[in-house]
Formats: sequence, C-alpha cells, structure tokens
Amino acid sequence: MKILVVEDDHRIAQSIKKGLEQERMVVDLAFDGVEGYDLAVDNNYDLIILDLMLPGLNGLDLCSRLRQNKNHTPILILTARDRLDNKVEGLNKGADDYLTKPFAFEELLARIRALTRRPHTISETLISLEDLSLNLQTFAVKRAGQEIKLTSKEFSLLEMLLRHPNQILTKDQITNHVWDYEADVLPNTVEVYIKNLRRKIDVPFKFPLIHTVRFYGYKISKSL
Amino acid sequence: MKILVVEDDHRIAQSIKKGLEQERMVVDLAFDGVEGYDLAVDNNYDLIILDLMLPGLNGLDLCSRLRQNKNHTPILILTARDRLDNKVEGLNKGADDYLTKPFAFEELLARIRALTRRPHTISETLISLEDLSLNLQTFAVKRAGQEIKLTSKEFSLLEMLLRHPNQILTKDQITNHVWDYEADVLPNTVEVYIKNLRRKIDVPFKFPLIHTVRFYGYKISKSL
DNA sequence: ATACCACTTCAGCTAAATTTCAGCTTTCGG
DNA sequence: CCGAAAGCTGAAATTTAGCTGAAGTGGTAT
Repeated sequence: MKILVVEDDHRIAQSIKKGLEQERMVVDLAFDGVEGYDLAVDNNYDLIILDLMLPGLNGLDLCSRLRQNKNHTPILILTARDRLDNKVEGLNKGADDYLTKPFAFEELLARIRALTRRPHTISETLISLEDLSLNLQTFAVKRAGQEIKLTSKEFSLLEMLLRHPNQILTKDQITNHVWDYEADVLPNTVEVYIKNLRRKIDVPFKFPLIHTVRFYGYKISKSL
Repeated sequence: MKILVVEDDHRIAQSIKKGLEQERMVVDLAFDGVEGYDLAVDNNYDLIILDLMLPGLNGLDLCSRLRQNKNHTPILILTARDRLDNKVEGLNKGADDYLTKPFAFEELLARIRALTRRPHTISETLISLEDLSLNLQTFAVKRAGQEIKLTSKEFSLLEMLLRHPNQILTKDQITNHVWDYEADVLPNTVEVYIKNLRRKIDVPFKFPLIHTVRFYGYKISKSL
C-alpha cells in the first residue's frame, strides 16, 4: 500500500507518516501543492491524503487537476473544523472523503481502510482474539458470547490493541493513535482507560487478555 | 448484485458507491461515457445507473448503443430537475426508469429495488420488527395494530432504520441516506427527527424500539 | 391574503464520557 | 528490608453529545 501525504505542516505530516509506516504502508511526503502534484502524476499511489491549505497550488485545485487528467486515485481531504463549507466543494472537485483537524490517528486509519479496501469482506469488519471479538460495523464487543458495552475511547483503545496482538504498545504510541495530535494527555489517562477496559473485558472472565509490561507498556495476548 | 454507475461528478458517484456497498452491492464506477460503455459490454451487470450529461459519449447515446447490441441490462437514468423533457427521450432510447437530481439516497435505493427484484413478493413491500410494521406500497405504519401517521421524512428515516435492524447507524450515514446530497443538515436535525419518531412509535407503547448509542448513533432493535 | 403544515434551526438543559487528581500499591535494585 | 519509580484506583472536575420546547422558514391549500 503506497500513500502520498501532501501537508505543509511538518509536524502533522511526520506524525501521519510515522503512524502509517507502523501499519506497514509506504509513505511519500510533499510539503507543497506543486511537489504533491508532480509526485501524484509520476507515481501510482493507492491513496492521496491532501491538506486544503497549501502553499503553491492549493488542495482543491490539485484535486480537480488530477481528475481532469483522468487520475482517479482515491483522495482524502484534511480540513480545519471551522471550514466545513469546504467539505462540499472538496467532494465536488473529486475528493472521496474528508476529515476535520484535529483528528485522532485511528480515525484517519479507519477512513484509509474504507477508501482502499477493494471489495467488502466480512473478515475486515470483525477482529478477534481468543473469545473476545470486536465488530467494526456494529461496534458490538463480545467476550465468551456475552455482549459488552464500551464508550468510544474504550472501543478505540481496544481496537488498537487488537490490531497489534502479542505486541507491546507504549503509552506514547497509544496516545498518538487514540487521541488527536493536539491533545496533551498524561500517561495516567492511558492507565485509567486500561483500568476501565480491564474492568469490562477482563475481570468478569476466566483469564485476562490485557497485560502490563512494566517499563514498556501494554500488550493484548492469550497469556504472559 | 453488481451495479455500474456512470457519472462524471465524483461526489455523486462516490456517494452512490459508498451507499450501495453498505447495502452489500458490488459497485463499479465509470467517469465518462466511453469508459462506461466498455465496462458495460465487458461485464454482466444487474443494473446500470447512468447520468445523462457525460463527457465523451453522452448518456442517451450510450443507452441506445447498448440496446442495439442486444444488451438488456436494466438502466436507471439520472437527470437534472430542469431537464425533465429528457425523461421521455430516455425512456424511448431504452432506459427503464429515471430519477431527478438532487435525490435522497433512499429514493435511489427504492428505484433500484424495483428494477432488480425479479418477481414481486409481499415480503418486499412490508418490513417489520416486533409489533411495528411499515408498508412500502401504501406507506401505512402500524404498531400493535394501531395505525400511525408519519411525515415523509419520518417515514424515510424509519424505513432506513428498519432496513438495518440491530445495527448502529451514525447521524452521518442517516443524513446521507435520508437527505439529498446537496442538503447540509446539522446533526441536531437528525436528533429532532428521532425525537419526533419516538414520540409517535415508541412513547405510546410498552417498550421502545429506537435506541441511542452514545457517540455512535442510533439503532432499532427489540432491546438494549 | 391567511392559515396550516412539514421541515429546520436555535439555545438552554441534562446526563454521560473524558480527564485530572491525590493517595495507594506493587515492583525492583541495593 | 528500604526507597524510588511505575502503575493502579476511586472520586472529583471538566467537557461534550444528545435532548427538548419553541421559534423561524418556506411552500401550499383555502
């Protein structure tokens, strides 16, 4: 999966790149519109992530130019929350989806998955580990056949854990994925969420799935 | 169910594609007439949705060319409201139905169902959940044997909920289905409609069917 | 013109989710 | 066994999504 990110804010661009690479995607960066346009026509990307406010060539124009050239690469637009009116215009110019800043990385990932998956399959909407399963379509969470109600942050955190089973995730990685990049959350916040998650999906059941790895972070796995 | 959408406006094309995929249909897109014609002859679609104003080869010509080639795939034509005269010509050239822009997605779905359902069956005109039923032919709504009067938007919203029972629908999904794609409604509008629907179909009865799932949306189901 | 009706928006309220805090427990090297 | 750092926890404080009564808007029938 090869993705082009056109975004002049280096901090956001880098954080997207880092996050996507962690998901085994290949990421190219462009910091202005012209550079972005050139890369887009020279390469066959699976997806273009495009900020609207760009030096050089603005996002909307870049978008319509590509479309005029019969380039149908899916385009995901990033826009500031107070400029929602751009949404309509963007979708008019040929963009496929949009996301308002600031966004949590998990949200971005969800959009990317939606735009790039070729045909729909059931397996993509259901992730599970042992007797725990999580339905991304209905947001239903079950363990040992029992339905469990989670809040949205809890769901998002559990989703991230389940997408990286048997792997240690640091509190830092977690805050970067689950919270938006402007949020400045304490490590303790993650601890609290882990605690609440455990209360719902671990404590009432025979064995725990979420494990603390002192000094490193947390891990979801069958044992140890 | 495999459907071809020939539409040069990317926003409309994408919104149709996204909506139909949610209904478990497979959707191919073509952005101009020639591309559309090629796809249509190479694949055996169950339905073709065709915009009239197209670059390359216009919709009416595409339509008659297919018919000349003995391709009898049902064709649904999209046309601007102020060009209703096209309707007659379209139907003459072999189209099976037409829809004026802008349309609400639920309208489109209704046409598609009409064109692709093989034999008529009762089950297709009556959808129900528990003691609530909804007749698509007569637009009659009943709960516990009692007739209920709904406005057209209320009906449309309830129909969408009932077509996806036990499944959470976000406010965004709802506005995309029930309102036309040019509408720019606030999330609160959906809340108000839900409230009015509840007043009519939930409050006067023993147990509620419409449930709020905080942060995610609404769901119609027997319980929880 | 007038009254009605469906539809949409608004502003204040309520309740739930989120975040922080302060004190507690556990772990681990010496 | 002790002290320090890391993690845990219950509850308070804060923020935000959703609810609601009422008002505004535009179209249509009388």
